Amino acid sequence: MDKRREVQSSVKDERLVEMRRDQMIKGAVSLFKQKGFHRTTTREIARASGFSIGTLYEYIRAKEDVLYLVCDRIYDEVRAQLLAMDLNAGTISNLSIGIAHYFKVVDEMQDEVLVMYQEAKSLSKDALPYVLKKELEMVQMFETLIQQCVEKGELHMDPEQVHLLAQNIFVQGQMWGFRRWALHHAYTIDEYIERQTDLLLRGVTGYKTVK
Amino acid sequence: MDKRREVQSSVKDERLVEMRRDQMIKGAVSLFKQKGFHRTTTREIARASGFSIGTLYEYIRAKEDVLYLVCDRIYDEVRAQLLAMDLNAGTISNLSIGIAHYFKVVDEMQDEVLVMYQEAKSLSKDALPYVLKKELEMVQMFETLIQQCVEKGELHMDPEQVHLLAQNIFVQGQMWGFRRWALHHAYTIDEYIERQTDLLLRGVTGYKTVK
Amino acid sequence: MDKRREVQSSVKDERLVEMRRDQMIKGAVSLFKQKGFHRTTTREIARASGFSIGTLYEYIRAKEDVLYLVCDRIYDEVRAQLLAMDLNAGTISNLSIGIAHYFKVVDEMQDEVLVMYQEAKSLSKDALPYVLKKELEMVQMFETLIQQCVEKGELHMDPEQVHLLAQNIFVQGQMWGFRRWALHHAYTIDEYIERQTDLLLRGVTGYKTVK
Amino acid sequence: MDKRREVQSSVKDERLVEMRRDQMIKGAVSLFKQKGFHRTTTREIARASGFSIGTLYEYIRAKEDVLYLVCDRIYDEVRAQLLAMDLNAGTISNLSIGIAHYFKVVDEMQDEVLVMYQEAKSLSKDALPYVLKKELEMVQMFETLIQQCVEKGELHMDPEQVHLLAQNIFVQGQMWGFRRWALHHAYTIDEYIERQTDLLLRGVTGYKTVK
DNA sequence: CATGAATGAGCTTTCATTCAT
DNA sequence: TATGAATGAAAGCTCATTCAT
Repeated sequence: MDKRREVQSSVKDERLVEMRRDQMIKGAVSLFKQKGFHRTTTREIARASGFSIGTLYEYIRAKEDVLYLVCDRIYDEVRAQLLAMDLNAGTISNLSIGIAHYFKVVDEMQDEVLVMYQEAKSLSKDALPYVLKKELEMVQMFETLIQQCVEKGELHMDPEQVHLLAQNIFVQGQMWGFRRWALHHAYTIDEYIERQTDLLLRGVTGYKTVK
Repeated sequence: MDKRREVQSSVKDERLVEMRRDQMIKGAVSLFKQKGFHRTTTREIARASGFSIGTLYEYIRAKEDVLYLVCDRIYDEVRAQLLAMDLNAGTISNLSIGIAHYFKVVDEMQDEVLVMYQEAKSLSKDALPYVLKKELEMVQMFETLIQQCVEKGELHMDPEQVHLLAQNIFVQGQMWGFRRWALHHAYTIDEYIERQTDLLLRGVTGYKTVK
Repeated sequence: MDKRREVQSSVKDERLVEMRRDQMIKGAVSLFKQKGFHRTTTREIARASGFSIGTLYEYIRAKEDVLYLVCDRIYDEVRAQLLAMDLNAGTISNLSIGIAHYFKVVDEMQDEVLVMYQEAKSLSKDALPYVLKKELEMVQMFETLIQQCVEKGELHMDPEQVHLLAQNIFVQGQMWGFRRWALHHAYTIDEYIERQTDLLLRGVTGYKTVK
Repeated sequence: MDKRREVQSSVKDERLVEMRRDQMIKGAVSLFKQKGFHRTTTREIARASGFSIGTLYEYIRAKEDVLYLVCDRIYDEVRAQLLAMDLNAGTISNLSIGIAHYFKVVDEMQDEVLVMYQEAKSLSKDALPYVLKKELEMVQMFETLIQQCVEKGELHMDPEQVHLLAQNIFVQGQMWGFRRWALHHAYTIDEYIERQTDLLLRGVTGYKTVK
């Protein structure tokens, strides 16, 4: 189920590996955010992680592994936050709570989401599918949420529209991160949530545009 | 109006500069598409452009200039295509024609749009604003289109929603390029246009969901 | 007599040192055979020896010590095998038995001989003489064997020729190892022995060319 | 016929390539002689060649190419010197002149021969055959020389012995290089030639051991 | 004694950029 | 204007060696 691409480490102690990778991901995110993956050197990653270049390479095999670990971790965290919602009622109200929650998560993890969003494409053909699979899972959460509304008769949509709507929601969340320059000066995150929900659910019976 | 960041060239003959840069952009786009900006070398760009590395540097000052020229050009082309629409009527019908047209353009220039979309962030702090400004102009075209519908009473939205809707349309167009892996196997471009327009204009009086 | 260059070890228990070094030499020979001294890492040597890198360094001071131990050991083994012959009669027949025996030994220890032959030059200026001294001793065995034939009147040679002949025999033994690619497809070891003995002893009174 | 493994160069000018490679080979030989291939760095090779590390890599693709070029060149030079002899008469006298000539060549190119002899094994599986093929050609020159004596009735040997004798001669030439430590203090090159020829041709009718 | 995580000097290689021709 | 040989800073990565546990 949780088929994860293993990143080889020559260190045996699992706890240590976990700890070092935490440091590494933390350091790397802050660097990738500033200068992108390609302009960040392995030495910088090592320094930002608090250990030497030699030690860095005890925990990864190649620079790209850092990127994979970063992307993998970010998805896991975002997903964990979403799963914590546990919304099943299948009401419009629950759907909009779900959207709001997701947008909040994206807002809180802005840097991470931005990094992942912009750098994931630099992953090798080998690692990319693992990350895309996780993304798909998240989109599917929204799909389920919407589908339940359809089943309860609160929304009228065919499956294709449900699928596309889920993707739109997902992308609009990321958008808050990758189009900061165009959005953040115009809206607070709460305003953004309100407006987008408004546009997404316009014309839905029983949904009231917030005045 | 057309405040363009000049890329310095040591060659004086304007015609020649134009011609060489055309070659350069053409070559670079196809390379960036394959391997991204950072993994493409200046030698490769020169070769793909049909001249030597020395000549390449007669027309640019640094590698980044190529990226800027590429982004700049792509925006210009997309914008030119949009301007060619010349829609002013301010009806819902015209708006959806505008959206369809933009999506078609994005579909036709998929590679270019993807390149620009993914690599623009590698532009220096210096060049980025010029590109973002062009993007803004394009968003504003949609804003105008929507605003006209509002003014004619065909749509009911406050200015903030208009602004956001315009951005959503713009991003959904790019989405067709940057989420190919998730969209192209599910929809043709025409289906995508139909579905997205559907979702964007749901609940708009007088708009009929396509059966 | 057996002036051996001591390789420092921080472990005091002599038995243990002996045992560990046996493991180490065995592991190292098989690695050096495959990839040569320089391309073999200390970690690989440790792993092939059945202990950790830390432990390896309890029994040596530097990587080069491993090479020295390997070379030293191989010479000792070859020499032990030669000494086991115990030929003193001073007849041509005995000489050719000696040659045949040496060639057989070289054949059986092909890998080891090849390793030592190819890698000994990587020994430091410090260690080399000890290995060369052992080599000299082996050459001298042949010298003695030949000299005895001369003394018994079975061979007519001046001392210089005796010395050179001994070296030729020695090198022709190694040749079976280091020129496998040119020899092994043309001769079996027995044929090689026969032919070489033939060439070495041509024209010696009382020596009959086989066949 | 002269199937040579091409070493890729990004420099087009053939004359320049030739010249730079001459410098490179010269510099590399002197370094390899002192410290061996593995202990010599590419920067050292560049410096010894009189150009920068960047320039070095304009003329090779990888460090190993330098080794290949060195080996290839040395064989070519030795072979050229041997071919210059042009001995066809098929007399014992000519054979021994040939041997003497070869030994002299080896003596003059001692460093080069030693380098090639000790480092050739570090060539990749890819390049090795090309070098071995050249070696084989040189052995065959001696084979031909001997064979002609056999055909003229000056020597009595079967083909297998001819083949082996040729190899022995070849190896004994190299031996003068790789066993300096054991030979040079005992003989001058002329003495070495005399003694070895003596041993090689003992018992050959009409051949007089030099007193 | 044994372990293996940590270190960092140093390696090979790349590539944007320059400049003499 | 056009060329491409030359440059060297800087990158990713390795590995012999140490030392706290």
